[in-house]
Amino acid sequence: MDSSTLEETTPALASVARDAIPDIVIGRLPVYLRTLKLLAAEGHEVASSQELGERLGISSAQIRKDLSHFGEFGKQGTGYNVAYLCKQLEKILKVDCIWPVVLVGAGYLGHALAAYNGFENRGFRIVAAFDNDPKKIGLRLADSIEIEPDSNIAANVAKHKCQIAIMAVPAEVAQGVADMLIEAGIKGILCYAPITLNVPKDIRVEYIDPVIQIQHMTFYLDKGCLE
Amino acid sequence: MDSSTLEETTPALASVARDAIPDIVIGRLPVYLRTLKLLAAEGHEVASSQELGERLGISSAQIRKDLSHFGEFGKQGTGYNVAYLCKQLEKILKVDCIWPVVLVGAGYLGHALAAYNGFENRGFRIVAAFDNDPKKIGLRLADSIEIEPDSNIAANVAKHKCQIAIMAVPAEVAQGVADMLIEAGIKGILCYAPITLNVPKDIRVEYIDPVIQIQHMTFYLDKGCLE
DNA sequence: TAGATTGTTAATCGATTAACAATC
DNA sequence: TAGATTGTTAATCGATTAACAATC
Repeated sequence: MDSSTLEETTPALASVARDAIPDIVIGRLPVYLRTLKLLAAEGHEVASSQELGERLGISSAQIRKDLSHFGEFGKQGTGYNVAYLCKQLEKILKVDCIWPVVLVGAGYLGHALAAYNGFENRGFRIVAAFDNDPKKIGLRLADSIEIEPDSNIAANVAKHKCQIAIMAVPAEVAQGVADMLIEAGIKGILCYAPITLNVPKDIRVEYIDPVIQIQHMTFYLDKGCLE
Repeated sequence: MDSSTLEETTPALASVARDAIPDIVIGRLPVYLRTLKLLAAEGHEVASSQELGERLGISSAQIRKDLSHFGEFGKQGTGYNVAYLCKQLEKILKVDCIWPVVLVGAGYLGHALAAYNGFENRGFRIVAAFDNDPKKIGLRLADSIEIEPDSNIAANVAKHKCQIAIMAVPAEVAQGVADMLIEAGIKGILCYAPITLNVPKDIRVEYIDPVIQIQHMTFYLDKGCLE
């Protein structure tokens, strides 16, 4: 096959392999969704990209551009129907349903997560909790979820068909726990341990380390310390 | 003054107004620091940009470029002295000391934060805690920090010369609390409430909302829901 | 209709990467 | 010295923004 033949066939192929949507765009969608739900709760029926942008501190052009990757959701002269756009974003993010999530680590943080009532109405439910401390086994988190031993992880992940795990464990054991979770079939991990996990590239990991974020701020502050 | 005169004087002025360092670079420094400390704890005395990059899943070129904004910290053929680079990054981020931090919200999450022992060795100490629930006033978080009423915020922030606050309060009251904190002199806020705060532009805000991060993952997962 | 706002294009802006001379 | 790795340059890549025709 010579190059001129290739050039003739390539456009058709290209139109099949749609442009990948930038990950940074995906990362903003949940923020849009959260804000739109708030607007809906406040009684707004429509919102323009400008209004939304002002709430979020980003440009209206960026919002329109981001949304344009997925379709045409607005109406010229009017803006976006808030309820409709919410629905669409939930579909895009696949949170128009409830995902089962397992929690590993039943310390103070695990407790706080189990007691948090903000998961369910945004697409998630903690269905099982694990800890490696024998003294905690059998106790319940937030009066509901029973704490099971780490050795039960694989069976539970399979039983609930869980793809998502939250890790609220100390840094020292985090890599080992991640390995177990991945072995058990988990595809996405929200990691509260202050380390970078080593995982296969098909596993998605998000990190929460409050110190990282505070240290990002101190760079800009005037130095003011205790000792 | 004609334009040729201007062109002659401008270069000198430009050399004074140093290029601002991109915020995205600043955001990576705490991650470098965290990893270097871990490497130090593991006994490594030197690390190359390549080793560091592999740990973090980023390119060695990016690490070298990021660091080059602040000086020359490495040695050709060897890499970076881990302890030395830690010290330098701590200085750059101004965490070579302990910042006093106030905590607002003494629920499960506030409790977890107060009990967390990972702040102190990374530059922060919670020195006061507040809640608006009269029943909690006077109780202690993690057997140490006494819970005070929100009305004490201003006096405490002033007393401890606090510039940083952590907000672990419900979304409904978050904006009001933020306003109080800023009024009291707080310059940086770590916000756990699931809303975007409206603040003056000289105030730095970082957000932690686990749902936002899990929703970022579900986009890439195969849909698998409970109901 | 007149005013407002979308979706999209092209230009601008900024960040990442590859490559390599310098040098430990 | 030979090998390794830095700091930096220039090229590439990608993201944001300004602007506007289309149209509600």
